[in-house]
Amino acid sequence: MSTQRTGVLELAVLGILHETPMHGYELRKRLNSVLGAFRAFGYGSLYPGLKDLLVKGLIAEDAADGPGPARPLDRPRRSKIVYRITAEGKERLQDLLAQSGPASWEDDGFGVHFAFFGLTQADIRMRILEGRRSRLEERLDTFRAAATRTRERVDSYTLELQRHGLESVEREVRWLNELIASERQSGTEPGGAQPHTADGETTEGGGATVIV
Amino acid sequence: MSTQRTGVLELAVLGILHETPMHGYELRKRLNSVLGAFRAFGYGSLYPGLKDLLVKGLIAEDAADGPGPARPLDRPRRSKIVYRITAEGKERLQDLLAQSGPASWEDDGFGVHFAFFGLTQADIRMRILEGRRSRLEERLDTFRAAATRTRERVDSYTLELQRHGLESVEREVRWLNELIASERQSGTEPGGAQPHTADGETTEGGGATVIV
DNA sequence: GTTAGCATGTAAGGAGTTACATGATTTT
DNA sequence: AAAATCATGTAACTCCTTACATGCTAAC
Repeated sequence: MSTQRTGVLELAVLGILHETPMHGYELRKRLNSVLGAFRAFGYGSLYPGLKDLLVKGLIAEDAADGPGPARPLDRPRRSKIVYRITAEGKERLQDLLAQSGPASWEDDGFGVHFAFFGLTQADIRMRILEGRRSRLEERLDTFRAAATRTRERVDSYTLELQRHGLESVEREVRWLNELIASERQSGTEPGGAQPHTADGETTEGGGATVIV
Repeated sequence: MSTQRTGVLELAVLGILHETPMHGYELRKRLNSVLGAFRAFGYGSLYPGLKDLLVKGLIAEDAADGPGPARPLDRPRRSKIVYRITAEGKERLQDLLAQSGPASWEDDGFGVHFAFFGLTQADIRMRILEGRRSRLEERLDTFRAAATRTRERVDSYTLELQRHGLESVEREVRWLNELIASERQSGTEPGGAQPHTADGETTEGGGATVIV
């Protein structure tokens, strides 16, 4: 019960730090590059978020001095704090990645979950992809239903917005279809020609098989 | 100074009620149809929002009974509350529509502002379209810059997400380009793609020239 | 006469956002 | 030595979400 709050930031930070430790500033750039067009975070979101994760024990900080020359040991030199994921953090990450509920296919959540599909089990990946697809198809239905109700007069800008929105959603559905097809293939037939998934990544299905 | 908080909901509700009075339930559907793929609101967002607008005096409520048969006058019959925009609300709407700051071209804001372009002055329309375009182009730059930094290893899913994101953004830029071109045309040459907002509603009141 | 959809709300609180503030390091 | 950019934060706040709760009305 209870839809377990997630928060894009938590998953994203844990996912990135799982790859390699990093300091905040770097993390933010990586974050926005990984999430790409879906979302962007500022420092005002990141640092408080990191603090939360620290308090929860999911990440830890190591002091580290920059790439500059060595420094006298007396000055604490607090600049650059490198964060790394803890064992608890890894567990939490696995929990988050094992979820395939609404949070994982709504607009915000989907991007992050997808970005870390490499760490996600194949069956969950499939459920998320299908979940998102039906979410979008729902949206298309509501949308088209509204379009049929012609009594709703709309001005041409609203109409244009709807048209563009519709097209965008349709486009994403096609994308998902390709991804789903490609997932099915690579599930049975290894080395299959996927759209872009390239790289000889092998998906062994079993326990927490993580393809990093 | 000060980036004036806006809130998608306020603008959207005022914009819709400007067309015609409506009750909450209906309003929500219209809202989600107008905003289309960009955003969706639940009742838990709408009703508190309406309450705010009431308190601020931007909208007013009229009791109205449903489409059923006439009722005895004694029972108040509270079901169905029809909201309408007030004079103050119209002013506020004009203020909101006259803004062309970040709020109007960031992801959330842009959709709503665009949806009500029919109520927006031509120069503001142009500034918003151009603002959004350069916002997106900025995003493309950051994006491509990140792609060049090859040291950032990404797994193939992340890569695929970025690729799709990039394509989406490029697609929106093309769309904006078309819109901007079309705006420039219809600015000089009448008879072009004008919003068919119909109804000879003339907006008197504050000097703001409104093309309704 | 009961389900499905219409219609309206509230309480609690989550997940960031904005604006501000400061210092270190590299580049020009 | 100035400017840019790297680097880290905080206080206050906002907008909205989730889950819950209720009653009316039309359709089957």
